[in-house]
Amino acid sequence: MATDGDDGGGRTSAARGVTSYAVAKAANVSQSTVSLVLSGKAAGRVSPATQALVLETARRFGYQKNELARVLRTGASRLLALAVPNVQQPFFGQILVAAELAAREADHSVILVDTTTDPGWVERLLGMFGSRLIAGCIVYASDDATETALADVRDRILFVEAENPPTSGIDLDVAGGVAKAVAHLAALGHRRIGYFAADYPKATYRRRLEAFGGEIVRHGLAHEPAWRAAATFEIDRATEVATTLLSTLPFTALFCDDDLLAAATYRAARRVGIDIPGALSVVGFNDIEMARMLEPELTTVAIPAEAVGRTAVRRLLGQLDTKAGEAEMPFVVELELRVRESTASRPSD
Amino acid sequence: MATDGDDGGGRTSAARGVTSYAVAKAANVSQSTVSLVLSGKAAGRVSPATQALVLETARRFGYQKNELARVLRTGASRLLALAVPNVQQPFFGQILVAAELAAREADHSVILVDTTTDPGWVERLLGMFGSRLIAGCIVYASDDATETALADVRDRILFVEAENPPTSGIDLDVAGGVAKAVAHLAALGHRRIGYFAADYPKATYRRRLEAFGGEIVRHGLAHEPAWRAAATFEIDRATEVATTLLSTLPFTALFCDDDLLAAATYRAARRVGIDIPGALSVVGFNDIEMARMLEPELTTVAIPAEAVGRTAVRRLLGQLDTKAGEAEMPFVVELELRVRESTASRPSD
DNA sequence: TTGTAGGCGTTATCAC
DNA sequence: GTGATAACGCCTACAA
Repeated sequence: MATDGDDGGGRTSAARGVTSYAVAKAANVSQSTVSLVLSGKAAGRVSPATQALVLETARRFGYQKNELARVLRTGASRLLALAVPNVQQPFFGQILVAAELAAREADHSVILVDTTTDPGWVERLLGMFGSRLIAGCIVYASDDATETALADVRDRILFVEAENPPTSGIDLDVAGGVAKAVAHLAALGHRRIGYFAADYPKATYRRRLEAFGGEIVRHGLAHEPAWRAAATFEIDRATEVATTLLSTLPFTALFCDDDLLAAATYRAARRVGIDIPGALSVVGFNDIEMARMLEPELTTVAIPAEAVGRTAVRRLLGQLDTKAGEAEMPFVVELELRVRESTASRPSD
Repeated sequence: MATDGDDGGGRTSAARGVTSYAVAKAANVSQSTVSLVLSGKAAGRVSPATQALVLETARRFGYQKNELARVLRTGASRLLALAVPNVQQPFFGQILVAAELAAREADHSVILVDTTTDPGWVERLLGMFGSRLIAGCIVYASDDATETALADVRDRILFVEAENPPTSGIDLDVAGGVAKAVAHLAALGHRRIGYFAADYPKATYRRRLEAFGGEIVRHGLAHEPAWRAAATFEIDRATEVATTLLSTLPFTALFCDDDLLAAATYRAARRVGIDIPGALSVVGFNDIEMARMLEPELTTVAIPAEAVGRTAVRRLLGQLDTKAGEAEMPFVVELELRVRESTASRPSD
């Protein structure tokens, strides 16, 4: 239908201050009747005729419930916060999108909180809870300190990849993912494997390294601290670090904590003249879109970001309208190894 | 600590329902005094001693203003919506982060609206405005239809890259960016240039193509419709399209509407055995992080996403507390050409 | 079946 | 200087 040519009779200017009271007056009923009807609680309480009248009048006026007033009265906000380390990382972008979509399906909206760039984010979150502005929050990759700081509101928070294996919430089977990657390399004949770590103090990275160590032993492979380096995701710096790491090349395969690090490894390999996967196999983590744009396409451990984001919202919503106390089992997401072109048989020495 | 048994002395459980009234009672003053003090409007109205007392008591109680009530009363929300086509695209991720940061600095929060995946986003937005839930909104890359649909609230919206050159808001000097790219290619000796278009009906892409056509003429270069193809950003499909486009290679340089398309071009070039930049120079658009991870690093037109996001929020905020009517001049953001390794001199034919 | 009244927690306007 | 008191717009007993 046309835009809306709100000239003639009943105005239709949706925007400003059409209150339920105004609708009531126009329909010649009481405000509470309007409320009843528009909240769908008029079943058998308001006559069909009146209901129709109210509905029609509301429509004509372009009536919009004032969400603020509703929440103030009921305490049931339809806003969710999503606290993630860094939305700029493509991976979290995916999470965000999926979360937003799931939230929307449940008629909620998402407020973004960036935990990396905002030192006071915990305060802000607490404030939002205190105001009843938000109903709940998803916190991604929290550490111990924030978890205790958020203790008061923990039943309205869903933790994903928390520092401690969460009692509820969502956790990733990081160990399983790493195991698949190492098994893949072992099957290709690699015996000496290096490790390019993400230089962030997050539990998930610690777990990856631990799992890696375990798998190395399990498969009877070799790994030494000297075959290890760490860098943040800043591309130039990461490339430098990788260059150093690759300069002597005592290993034939490299496990990277993140696809971005793998990308830096590619750059370094080009500089140093190392062929991937001819002389060096590379495995990444996350499977961001870029993984397939690298040459050769990157073999990587995929976190199903979309599923994580969606599940997180659904479970949070469930947890919110459950009577607190009955902690749900944590949901463990399986990781998948996507084998592409960056891994090949061990070069004959 | 226990759940919260707010009985005896002053508890500190921040989370739940510490009202200004409770603080007032504890401090032995009236609720309005508390409000005055905590709103910073106590200058010369409340004695310093009382002020200190109130402040201290509030702190002890972990008092948090109820944002909902405040907004309901004042009508001044501190929530902003950000409506962008696709947060999953790295470019918009950058915008989002910058916007969130700028908003936070002004003590606001950002709600995300994805205009691509949510067909009803305009309704939702209107609803948020009607509820007074949000104070304003940034709309990225809107089209005519949505602009008229949002007419009622347009003074609370800041448009970025709108369909029509906006009367206020933010616009990009797309033509300037394209001009730089074409000039660069011309200077390298290229005379025949192809075009890989983004297959989305957005004004910005139309403008890029138009500007491209203009520059081709201006420099006396050659371009033909047959040297043009369009694709969405889905990588496999884009690669196919690029492969076809490159199969005959009647041109020596290719302008891409987006870095992602350039990446697809790289993949296609590899398949077909075309060397970049030896046989083909490639120019991208956006300068997302990936641009530097491609080999060779991509020459591309950079949109200063961070500046755009930040400026958008600042101007929106300015516009919001300005008396409507005095339309500000649109802010034009200059684009920059980042010359890297994907462009080289025209191959001798 | 419908209407009245009270309150959610603030801010703002007045009296005192 | 400080404190009642009235909105803001809605929901919900309870009364009619």
